[in-house]
Amino acid sequence: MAWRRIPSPAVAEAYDAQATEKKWQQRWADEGAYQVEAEDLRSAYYVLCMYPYPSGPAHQGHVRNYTLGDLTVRYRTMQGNAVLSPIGFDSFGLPAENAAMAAGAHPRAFTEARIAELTASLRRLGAAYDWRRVVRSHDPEYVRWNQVMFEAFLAAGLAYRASAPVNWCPGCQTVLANEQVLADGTCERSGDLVVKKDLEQWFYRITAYAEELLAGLNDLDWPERVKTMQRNWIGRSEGAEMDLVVEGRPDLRVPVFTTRPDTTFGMTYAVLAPEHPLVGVLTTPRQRPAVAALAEQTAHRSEIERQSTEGSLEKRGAFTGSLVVNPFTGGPVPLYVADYVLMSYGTGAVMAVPAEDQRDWDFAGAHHLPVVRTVQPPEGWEGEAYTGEGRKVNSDWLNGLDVATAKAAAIDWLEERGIGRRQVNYRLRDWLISRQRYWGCPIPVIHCSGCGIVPVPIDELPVLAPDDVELTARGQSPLAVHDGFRRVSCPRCGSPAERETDTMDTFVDSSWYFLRFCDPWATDRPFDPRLVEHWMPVDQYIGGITHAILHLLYARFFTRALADTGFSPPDLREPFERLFTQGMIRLGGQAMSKSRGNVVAPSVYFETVGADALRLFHLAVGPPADDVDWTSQTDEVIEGRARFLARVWRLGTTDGCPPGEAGDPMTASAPRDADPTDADQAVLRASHRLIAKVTDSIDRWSFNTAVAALDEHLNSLYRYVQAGPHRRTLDDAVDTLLLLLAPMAPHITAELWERRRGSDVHAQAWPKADPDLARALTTTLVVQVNGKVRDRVEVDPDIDVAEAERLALASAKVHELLGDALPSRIVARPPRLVNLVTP
RNA sequence: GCCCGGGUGGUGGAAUGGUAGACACGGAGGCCUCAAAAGCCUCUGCCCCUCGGGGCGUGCGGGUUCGACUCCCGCCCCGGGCACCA
Repeated sequence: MAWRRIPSPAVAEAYDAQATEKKWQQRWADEGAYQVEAEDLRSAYYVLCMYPYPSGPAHQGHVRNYTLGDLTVRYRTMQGNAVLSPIGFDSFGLPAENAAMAAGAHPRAFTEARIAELTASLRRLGAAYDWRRVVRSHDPEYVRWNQVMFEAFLAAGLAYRASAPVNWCPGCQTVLANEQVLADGTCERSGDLVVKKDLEQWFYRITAYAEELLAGLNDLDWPERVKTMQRNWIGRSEGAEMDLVVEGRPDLRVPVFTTRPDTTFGMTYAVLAPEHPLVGVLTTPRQRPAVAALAEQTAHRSEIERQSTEGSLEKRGAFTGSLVVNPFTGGPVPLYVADYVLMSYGTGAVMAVPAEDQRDWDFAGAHHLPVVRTVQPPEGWEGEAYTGEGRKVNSDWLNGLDVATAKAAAIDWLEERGIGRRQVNYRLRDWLISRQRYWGCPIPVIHCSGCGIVPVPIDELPVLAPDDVELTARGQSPLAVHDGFRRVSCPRCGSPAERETDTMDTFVDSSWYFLRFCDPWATDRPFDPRLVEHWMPVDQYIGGITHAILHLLYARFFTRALADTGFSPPDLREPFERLFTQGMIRLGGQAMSKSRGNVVAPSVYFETVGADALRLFHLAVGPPADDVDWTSQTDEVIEGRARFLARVWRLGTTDGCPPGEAGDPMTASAPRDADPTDADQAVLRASHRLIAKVTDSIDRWSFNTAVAALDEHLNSLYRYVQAGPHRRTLDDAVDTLLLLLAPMAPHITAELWERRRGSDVHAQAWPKADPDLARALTTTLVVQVNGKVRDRVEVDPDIDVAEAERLALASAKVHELLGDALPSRIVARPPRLVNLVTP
């Protein structure tokens, strides 16, 4: 084949990613692309990426997240949906407060500058959003609706104030988040030993929805591991609660919770949490020093220390001097105090059955307490506590039963006598939302000595934190020492009162932003329930696995609470229909993060290869759920994506001629207009197979294989171009390639489509594969002998079993191997394989 | 300790019980060029070979199957989550 020179003006110009991307980003901004209304007649589809915390320009994790989201938005739009694609900023939070302190700026100014940076990066990535809908959690309107919801929850009993143990740093005179307490139990800032202290705090009653939050998981199209994490977090356990009578004090009862009421005959002692209210009453004078020492030691221990299994159990428990009665045997058993029993779970007291609980076994050993087995361990059992199945023994009227039957019988027995009842317990605790911080949404209540807790009247909302505060590293929240903010008169009685100075956990802000996106313009309520009804639930939610528990659980709770308080439609229970959790970007074995300082900024690539190439890299590098290691090879891989785009550009502008001056040697043959040949028909068929493959890959979130299919197709089109292509066939094939590539590389495809067709590629319908054309003309029949591949034959894809067998037996290779012997069995799976089995 | 993931060439990965290694990066050779860059073409799992081909090969050991990266059982290693929850 002789290369032909293609005359000017087909001389190629090199692809200019900078200019092209800038042009289209400007146009999308000017046109308000991807703005959508509820009135849109197309079917509604809601795509949402977890709104970012604005910490500065986008990092690679953002790029990955928003590339996945943008692909979904553009793909769904081409599929014919009216796609809601909003963006916002999780703009309250401690990091801004700390950074503002260090920089001497106000958190608002600091945060808004970071939002501007992040916004610029998102636009530079070419991500499509309805920018009119931007929500920022520090906006006064957002604060206002947060506070309105708080008051509604308060009225509905879903918000309450209670005393709760918190991490208190005596040096800083403030409450610390768990994350701020170091592993050795000291404050990360002052180095002082952090203590547990009871303080009045605000809670949201998430436990009211424990059962529904658990049951609702079953119907969600979420990653199984995320659902498992939520199930474990909710931690439902079924069992019984029963009252233990104190020996010699028939007026006192110690309620205990157990998941194994069947083992009660084996209860040889009982244990109270050191904070248990009955400890004082039940400790005898002689035992008081030991019990007091234990309580003191527990209070000063960090959570981590206390939960460690290190350290001798003798020193972690003490006898109270009192005895309680085992209700099943009627016999007295000693009552202990131990730090491994937590006041916050169950009743803060347990019955101990060392034979069927390893922790009780260990404690019993350390304190020389008896062990009575109530389940017969299997033959040859050499372990200690036995928690498995078996027949009941040493259990009087339960003897011989299996564990499940005995459980039910034991509970019935307790209920008949009125000393116990069936009980379900949850590990889930109510959500402590109070933060002694400045940069957050103020909790809108006033404390009046006469009236108690009085909500700020709705028409006075929002309560906004004053700007004239001094943010210092030490001491209380600046709000608590700001008299202008704190001192108010009671809205009810008018007497001097104090304003609440705690702010809300920022997870409150992120628990309903997706609802506000449906109607960000509402001024008389947080959102119009009809608009929420139209768009919700989110059809596809995309974000990091780091939010698998807290954010997703809180948002699920909030959605239900808002439905039940009349803000949103009553049947809207689940906010996120489908969830995708993307993998992390790692550098040097660690998650890339600004705080660690191991980031490779996207801006470098925006300025060189462009956003399309970087987006393609993130899609092609591997399954989107997997982590990505950023290595010394990564830049070369990204350049490979830019090379791919340059080839697309050349194919789309000059039928594949290389860039350069007129007169350069061409590698392509000039297209023909004559009737299509078989080779042309093959290209048409390949295009339809490509459509089917890419569509299927995208639907399965297998973007890396979708990109691979496009690579493969482009390579084959280059071979086709050199062999002398057919004008119309080539143009159609290139158009198909551009359509399929458009959601992944939106700029270059928009530019090429405009030049070739004069219209907007993103407004085109997603191509459909013609099943007849997508079917291959021939397929490779593999001939195996005893499972080993010995020959390959090109066959019609529709051949039957008999024909497949005939072709296999006709193979010269098979004759060579088998000689005259006949196979004892032939397994034919036309058109893919025939396996000849010899004895 | 418990619960999830995962282990495939030099590298990232592909293969929904049916040709293991698609595609890409890297590497080798060639074309073009005064030269280079760019571009284009060919090869690239390991071992053996008479260059026809043959053997081995998806962490390890078993099993099911005509056939296993894929399913089952038991281990090893790596990553993550939870961790005294009664």
